Amino acid sequence: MRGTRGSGPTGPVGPGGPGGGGVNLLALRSHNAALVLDLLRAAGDEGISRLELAERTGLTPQAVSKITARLREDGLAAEAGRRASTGGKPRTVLRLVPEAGHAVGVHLDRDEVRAVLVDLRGTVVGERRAALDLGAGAEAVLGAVREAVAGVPAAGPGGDGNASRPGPALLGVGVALPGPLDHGRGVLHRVTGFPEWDGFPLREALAERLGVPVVVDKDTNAAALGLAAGGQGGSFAYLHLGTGLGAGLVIGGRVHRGARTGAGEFGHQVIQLDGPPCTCGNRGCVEALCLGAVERGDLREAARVLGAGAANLVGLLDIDVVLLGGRTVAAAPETFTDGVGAVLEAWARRTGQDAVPVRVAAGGGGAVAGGAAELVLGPVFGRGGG
Amino acid sequence: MRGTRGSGPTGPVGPGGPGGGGVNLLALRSHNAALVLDLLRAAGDEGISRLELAERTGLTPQAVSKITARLREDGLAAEAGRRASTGGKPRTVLRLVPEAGHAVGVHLDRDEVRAVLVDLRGTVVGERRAALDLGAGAEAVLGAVREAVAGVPAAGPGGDGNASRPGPALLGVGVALPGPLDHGRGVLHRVTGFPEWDGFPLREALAERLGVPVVVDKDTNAAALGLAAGGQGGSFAYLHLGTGLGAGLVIGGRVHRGARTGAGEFGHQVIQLDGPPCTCGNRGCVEALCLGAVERGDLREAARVLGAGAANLVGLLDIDVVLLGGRTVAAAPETFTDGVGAVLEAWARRTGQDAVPVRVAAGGGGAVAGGAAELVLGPVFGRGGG
DNA sequence: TGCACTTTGGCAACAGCGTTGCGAAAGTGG
DNA sequence: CCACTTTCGCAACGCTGTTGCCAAAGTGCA
Repeated sequence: MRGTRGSGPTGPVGPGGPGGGGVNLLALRSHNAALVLDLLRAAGDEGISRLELAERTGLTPQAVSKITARLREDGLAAEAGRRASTGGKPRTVLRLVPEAGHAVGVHLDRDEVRAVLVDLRGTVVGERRAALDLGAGAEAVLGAVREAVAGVPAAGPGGDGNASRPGPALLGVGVALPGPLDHGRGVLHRVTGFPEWDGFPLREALAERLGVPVVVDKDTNAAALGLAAGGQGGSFAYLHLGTGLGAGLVIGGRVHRGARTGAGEFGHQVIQLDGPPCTCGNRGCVEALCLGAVERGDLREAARVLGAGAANLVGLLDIDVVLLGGRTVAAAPETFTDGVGAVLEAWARRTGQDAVPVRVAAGGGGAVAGGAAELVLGPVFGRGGG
Repeated sequence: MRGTRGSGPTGPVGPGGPGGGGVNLLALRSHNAALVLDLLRAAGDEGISRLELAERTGLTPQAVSKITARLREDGLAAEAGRRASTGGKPRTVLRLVPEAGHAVGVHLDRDEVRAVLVDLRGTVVGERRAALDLGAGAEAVLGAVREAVAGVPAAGPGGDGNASRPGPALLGVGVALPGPLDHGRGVLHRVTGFPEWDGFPLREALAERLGVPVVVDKDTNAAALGLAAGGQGGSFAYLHLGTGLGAGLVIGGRVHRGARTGAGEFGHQVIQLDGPPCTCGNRGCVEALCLGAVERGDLREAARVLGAGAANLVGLLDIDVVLLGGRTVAAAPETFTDGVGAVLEAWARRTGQDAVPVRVAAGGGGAVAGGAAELVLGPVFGRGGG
């Protein structure tokens, strides 16, 4: 690596920073480099040529050449063959070097901890799962996380699954868990059902024990970020229906966390004034109605209720697509996509527009852990703030 | 003005553009210049010093000096006295030159057209109102708009209110009107109650007749943009309760319009499943419930219903403040702020956070027209895209 | 009144950014 | 074998914000 890159002082960079808004040359350089890296990652195994990068970024080919030369010097990019000629010199294909960096994503759930080791491209190269009681106290949980992170098997050359940690630096650890928290400061608010975690500085505690940068976020935000990094472009909402009902919002490729990083409270949206009581103390929340229907075994009604909430969200934010996930959805995916889709189609018919599509989110049970790793990888590819 | 500035080719600049994301030096310069201009405008009569600009932008004082020198050369900024010394050379105060540019904002309502002429700072320097029938056909309406724009009295040196148009260039005309439309292409969808406007290319038609750039947007978005430009920082929602119920969303200082620029459909959010029918064809919309209560004279219930919708929005987006406006709110402001505030406070108590404040939006009846002008002024101050 | 000190802000030199002009490299097609 | 097309790097360039230095313009103390 070159000296000027890496963990150097980034200074007052990017919007939302302390100063806010001012862009200097250092910020410009890292912004464009991150943009190119992001396109390289999106290109995957197929790779992408310099001229194509220039078209997509709006930069001149020569600028792209300089940027990619730096990335190659740093070991983050490499040439990978060439395309067929179209009448002249064939384009050289560039690709990301996934092994140049790694991150660990931890999904801290109520009864399980799941850690994955991913490379720069986001591919899972190692996984470890262990049972956990989130109510067993801070020390026990922190120890379990440390054990999970330290014990993630790294895919060695032989692929035996138990090789040593790969050489390149571990960029950091991303942790996702249920319930509201302060993403900026890394402090938990109230993990639903576990009031003893209220106010616990999880990021600080973990960073100290692990010795690497730590980022924490809500599970739904992590999953949404993982989907965005996995190629889901534009703006979308990820609705997670499991033991609770929450949402992760991605607007213009960035996770929307809101002023106090508490955005995405989808489940306690009221869709039936003075309706049945909810665990939150209010009445008529989507979560109460939807989970109530699930308990009664009426999945069609659950899907209709979920669709009503989704339609409210779509109308308010005008997003591109709605993605569904979580155990309850996984148990009957078509019932939910059809039911939610029907409500959105009815809404679209009334306004005369095309209906917003509804799909089951890719990734399945590992989506949150993979997305948690993306909390660390995101800034590398210019997906830092929200 | 210098040759390099002005209407030169901006190239592939800014996010959301054709190429997307890539930042070259020209884009960097205009970004930083716009940032400084925005701070100058926010400083108002009081002005702001170079060092303060440097602190706020994160740029070095020397960079700010160069930028402000260019702005002064272009006539957009000027020195305006100096502050008290704090032990050394006193800071020179800079301020925006409001007369360096003007814009016209047009509020096209169902029964009235209202045009205002504003200076760079957004101060209204001329106004004209006329009765209008939005259903009288395209030719009649376009003619009325042209007449209103041409006839806005410009505040001359004597302030007689009937002087000629000021010398500096008219930057453009912003038009705000009710109902959904395509902000990007400037095409109307369906102005509520006037189906004959469906698909009408308003921006193109007006730009041709007026000979200046034209921007069109929903009335709620214009009002929200005006509030943001008027100093309301951060993220907020402007809820407009008049003949209908709509919202303008500002997230991080920028108007959020969504993928198809249709965001802000607040009124047809369902808060009572299978409730009373709404004009949109659905059941249980906030608009139907809220306006129904208003018709019955039950303003407290109207405020409670509006509060339920606002709480859903706040939970989903985690905004800083809720601002209320529109004729119905103006008739009983405290009833609505108290009623909505009570619902938000109850919500905050349950989650253990501070309640999001509710206020009546500043500007009153002229907010939309002033905000429409801001559609044109916005890009000058770096508030272009959404 | 004079001097030391603090703070502001411009001038000049500088490193680094993307841009432009040009030519070498590496193919295709006749 | 040659003309042609296309890709891509080198060198020079203009412009950006940055750094080092110094004049300007105040305050405070002797």
